[in-house]
Amino acid sequence: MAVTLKEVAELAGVSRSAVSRTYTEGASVSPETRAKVQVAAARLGYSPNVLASSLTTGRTKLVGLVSNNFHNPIFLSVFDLFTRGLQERGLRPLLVNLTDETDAAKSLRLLQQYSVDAVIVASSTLPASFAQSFQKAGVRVVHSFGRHVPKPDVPIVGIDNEAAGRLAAETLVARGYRRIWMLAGPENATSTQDRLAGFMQVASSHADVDAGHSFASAYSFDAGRAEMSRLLDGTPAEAYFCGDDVLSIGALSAAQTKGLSVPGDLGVIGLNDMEMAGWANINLTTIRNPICDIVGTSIELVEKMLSDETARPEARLFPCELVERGTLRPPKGG
Amino acid sequence: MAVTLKEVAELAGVSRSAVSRTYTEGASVSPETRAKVQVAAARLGYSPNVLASSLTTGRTKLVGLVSNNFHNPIFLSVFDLFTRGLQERGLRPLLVNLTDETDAAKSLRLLQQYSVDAVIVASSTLPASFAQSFQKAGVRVVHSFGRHVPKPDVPIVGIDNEAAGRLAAETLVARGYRRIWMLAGPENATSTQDRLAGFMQVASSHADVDAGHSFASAYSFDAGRAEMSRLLDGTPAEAYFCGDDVLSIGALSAAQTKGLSVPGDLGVIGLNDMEMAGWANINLTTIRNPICDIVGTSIELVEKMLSDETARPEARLFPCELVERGTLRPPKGG
DNA sequence: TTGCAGGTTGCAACCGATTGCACTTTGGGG
DNA sequence: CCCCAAAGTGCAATCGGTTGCAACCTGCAA
Repeated sequence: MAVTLKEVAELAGVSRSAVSRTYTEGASVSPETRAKVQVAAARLGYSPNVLASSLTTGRTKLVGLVSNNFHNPIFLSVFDLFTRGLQERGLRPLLVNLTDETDAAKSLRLLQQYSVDAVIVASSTLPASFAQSFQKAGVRVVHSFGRHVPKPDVPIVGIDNEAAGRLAAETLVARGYRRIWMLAGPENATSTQDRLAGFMQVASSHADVDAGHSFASAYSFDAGRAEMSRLLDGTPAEAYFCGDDVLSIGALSAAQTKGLSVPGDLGVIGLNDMEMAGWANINLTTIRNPICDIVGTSIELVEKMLSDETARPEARLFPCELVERGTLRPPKGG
Repeated sequence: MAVTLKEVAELAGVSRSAVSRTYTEGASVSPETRAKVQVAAARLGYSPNVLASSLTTGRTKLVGLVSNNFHNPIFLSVFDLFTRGLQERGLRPLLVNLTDETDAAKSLRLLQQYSVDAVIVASSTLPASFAQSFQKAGVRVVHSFGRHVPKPDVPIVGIDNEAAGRLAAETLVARGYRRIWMLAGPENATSTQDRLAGFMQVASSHADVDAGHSFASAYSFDAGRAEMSRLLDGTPAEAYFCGDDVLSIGALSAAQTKGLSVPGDLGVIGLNDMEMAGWANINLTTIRNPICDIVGTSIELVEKMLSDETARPEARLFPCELVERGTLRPPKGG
């Protein structure tokens, strides 16, 4: 069905090599030959088959994009940025949906069958071992939104989740909240563990601060709402740091249902600053996750691995910052 | 780097054909040979290269997934369902992000380079000509969420947008609203045009109903909020049908900012029933778009085209139903 | 014993491209 | 005018598989 090299060569009256060379950068073709080929190709509507060429070049320009988080609105931006960024560089995202599939070996085999040039694991909940198993199999991989470690086996790009947890606690303390609580994400997610550790570290450094925590079953609205409802039935804290924005919105909803006003009766701070957090009827005070930088850098690292086989894995971290909106009372002095 | 057929053949002491046949359904291999091959393959960690085999079989099991709507939360479900549905059937989604790229020819070339088995165009805003240009180039295509026409050139699966518009108008009228308005999506989107036509058709069939409409610049929160703000500055209608849920939420936000209560001061009805519409602090009355059916059927149609080359393009429509929540006053009798 | 059908196997060509190598052409310098 | 380097070109092998074909084996009926 599709037009092949051979047909173009015949129409142009040149060898197949000539046609091939017309389309490969830096190959030796005279301007006349090239012109003849281009005319013929245009007439026939030819474009080279990347997959066939991958056999000899070893490059498919396919990048596996693996994620397990298709229900978190933050992933709208993540996918948008990844797909656009990759296609701007001539790379094609091959999507792998990991929902309820935690076995790396299976995804690995899958992606190997398509000989992807590299894999991007986009998840803040998967353990480091997941991306590592790709690495071990000789597949180039970068872990976006992964856990920060000083000398990683696999390139990591993301935020320092502990620092984010500290920032949350510091912010709450600075606003004068003394009984604070972290409504954390799922217990086994690395991001949860690190954010919690940072939060608790700061909290425990203040003698007059009383801190606690609990886990939601997922990074989801329903889980946030359920856990917050439960908490509000006991003795509520003055302010809550929620594991991410979508949990925060669930928590806000629970508070609203109980007739509590935010930030009047209690404070809420989220993490991510997804688009919805800024919507006027949500207006969530949160900590910004620099998605755009993370995605851009992830793609840069992929390109680097593709051009330089000897590149050592590195961790690239981006700072988080507070985004002031309407769910926390203003600073004491202010 | 990867293990090849040849190596497995050598280790197993059989020919390359034997290995190949072990992995192709219905090929003639004796149980003993097969066993030898499988042992060798397991030892080496071999799995066949889909791309190489595609050269002779003409099947890549790659499906282009083309969309232009990465910012609408409804696409979280859409992507989740598509990716899972496809991979359950052994197909791989190759994502194409169309944002600010309306030229079909470019995407077409791109997908041809990867010899995708089929393309799914998932968009309610693209004109029919977009998917048609794939069809014309000999690429199997289905248009999900596309405009309904009785005898389509390209397989279409979606909802009857006119019927949805009618349902919205009928619902508003039944609730006793007499001055009604459609806050529609972008004017050039086919879904906008059809929903509007249905809405107006019903409205104009009621002598005592006064209906009007205006367009938002996009299916987005900001566009909805901006347009609703503008409308509320004039003489507001009693109830609004918004082109989709995300517009509705923008509209609700504008109403809230103006100090208007919903459904006390005005009614709002959306379309899609995306996950967020059910969140307790949004609680939007809306018309359900049966995403799950649409995606499932789209994939079915793709499979059908792959197995039966002679299949005629058909339109598969799903009915929409009202989802009663809290942004419309109850029916008069009730 | 022979003949033959049916199942198994390997050879070799092929899918659509790339690329090392050898050959031809060209042009410039001596 | 001759020689040689550089540029352009085509042949043929190759990438990792698949598959038509022919050869082979087995077992069973005649």
